Amino acid sequence: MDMEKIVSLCRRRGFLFQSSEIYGGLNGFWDYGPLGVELKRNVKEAWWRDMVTQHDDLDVLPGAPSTYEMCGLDCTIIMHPQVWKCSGHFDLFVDEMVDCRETKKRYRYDQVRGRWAEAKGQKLFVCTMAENEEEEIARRAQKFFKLRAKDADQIAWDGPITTLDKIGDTSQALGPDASEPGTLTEPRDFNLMFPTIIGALAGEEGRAFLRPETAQGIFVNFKNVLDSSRVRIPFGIAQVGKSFRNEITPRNFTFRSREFEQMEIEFFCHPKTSKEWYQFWRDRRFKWYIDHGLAEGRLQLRDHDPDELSHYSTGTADIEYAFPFLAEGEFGELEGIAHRGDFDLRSHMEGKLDPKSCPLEVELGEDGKPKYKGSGRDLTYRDDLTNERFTPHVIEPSAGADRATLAFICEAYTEDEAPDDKGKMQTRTVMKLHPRLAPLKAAVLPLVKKDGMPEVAKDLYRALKAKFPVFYDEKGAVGRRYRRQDEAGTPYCITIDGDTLSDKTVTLRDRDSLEQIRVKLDDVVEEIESRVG
RNA sequence: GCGGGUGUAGCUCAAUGGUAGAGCAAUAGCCUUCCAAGCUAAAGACGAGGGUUCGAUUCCCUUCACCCGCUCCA
Repeated sequence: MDMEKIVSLCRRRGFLFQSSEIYGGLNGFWDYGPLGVELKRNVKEAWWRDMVTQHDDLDVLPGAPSTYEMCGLDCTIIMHPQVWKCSGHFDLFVDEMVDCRETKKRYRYDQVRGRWAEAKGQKLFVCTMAENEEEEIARRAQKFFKLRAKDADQIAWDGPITTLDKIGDTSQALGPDASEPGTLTEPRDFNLMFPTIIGALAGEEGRAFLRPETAQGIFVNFKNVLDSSRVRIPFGIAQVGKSFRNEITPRNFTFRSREFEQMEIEFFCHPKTSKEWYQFWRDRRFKWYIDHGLAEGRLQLRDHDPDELSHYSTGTADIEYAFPFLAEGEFGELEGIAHRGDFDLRSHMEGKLDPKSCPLEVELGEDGKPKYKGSGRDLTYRDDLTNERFTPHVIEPSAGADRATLAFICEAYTEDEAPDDKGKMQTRTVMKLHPRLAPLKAAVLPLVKKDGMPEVAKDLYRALKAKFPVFYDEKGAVGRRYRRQDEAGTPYCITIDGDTLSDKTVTLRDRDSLEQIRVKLDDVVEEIESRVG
């Protein structure tokens, strides 16, 4: 399917606009129009109802190890800066990068390693990114100085192998893939987190960040929820909200936006059962997308390879969708389900843990003290039946609301053939959205604007409108009105015709099959209600 | 961030160094009795900034956005 057509329809029908469009737009930011906002609200609402408000605390769900409880949370976008230091985002998101002018490659400034080498009257810092750095640096230096292997000892090495950021000058560096020195740019900050300032006076002490994920707000409120809500482990805390990431290359419509909305759950359980809960969430979340209309053939549940995983995690799986803007066989992430062990709660308790340590230990700074101090609060859990105290393990199903919405849009976009008024087949563009997600549930259309039809139609419109979003349209040919609703994804059209006035029935037209059935006027509300769930 | 391409009305396209034209859509009205193209009317655009010029949508520079490829993707 052609992505341009989908983008064009989104714009034309008011699903999605570029942010600040009249000023030329802003890269990586998108606005939802009148139809888009309803669609996205429905996506979030469906998620919230299915995961939180309609969750049955008393019943064991299929595949679940036991019953569990669910509750919600809505925390601030700006949090204490220490949150991001202990979560690891600060170190990971605030990087200095250097670009190579020659090869157009980009490197983390602190990850490029090299060593000073001097030969034939020239001195330079030979860099590499390779694992076997010592021989690679020697090989590259030898090649650069055009020395034979037997003359390799003409190279005078100065100092140990170190990282590029320690030498502070990129102009004498031979980039890891470059053929001559001086092609690396000066290091530049890549603030993947959006910095902001708290308070009217600018200064380092007021520096804060817009959250890059909603999850940390759940961890830092873990104890509050426990103390205020009588929930017992296992339980989950859900949150929907905006997050911000300064993506290097926003691309592919709303897929990689800098401001986006997440639907996240942190599910807290006993370490002994965490593996089973991980399986449960992974399968349940995959099914959710299928239940809402994504084709199984375009959806995949990809388990991360064991060597991709942190040692404290027993699994991470991505739910991925074959977006039309991706190459054949490629998938884009909709949701990640991660087994995070006790990493997050312990980091906020003890201080940022070193994810590479095993068993996990607090990461220390150069002074031997914790690099980032934790809150010092006790975030362990005491089971008051067994009296056991432990730090819960966490399963994190983290979904992108905008990505899910985009996937539903892409999946729904369909071109098929429908006859025009002369019986000739015409291309029809239709958004086959799941009725639960469709922005409008029905349209009420008087066949013609006379003979009392609009009056009957308006009464029906009002009766339906009390229950859900409905559109009334009496203008122009009815076929044209049908097609308009098809592009909006409205699953049902109800047409009031001459017969309605005598026998009190209307036609109910199905968006996807184009079938029409007669329904009693008095039954329409109930009929639509049952069909849209 | 790099390279290539694109930018005229809501959409598709046209013309021009001298006040930008059409089709479709949308709007108002008429006509219509179930799947977009019946009639009438009015409305609507040169992405932004700067330069050259008497005059720039057109030529030049810069910038912004989108598309493709690379890079990045915690």
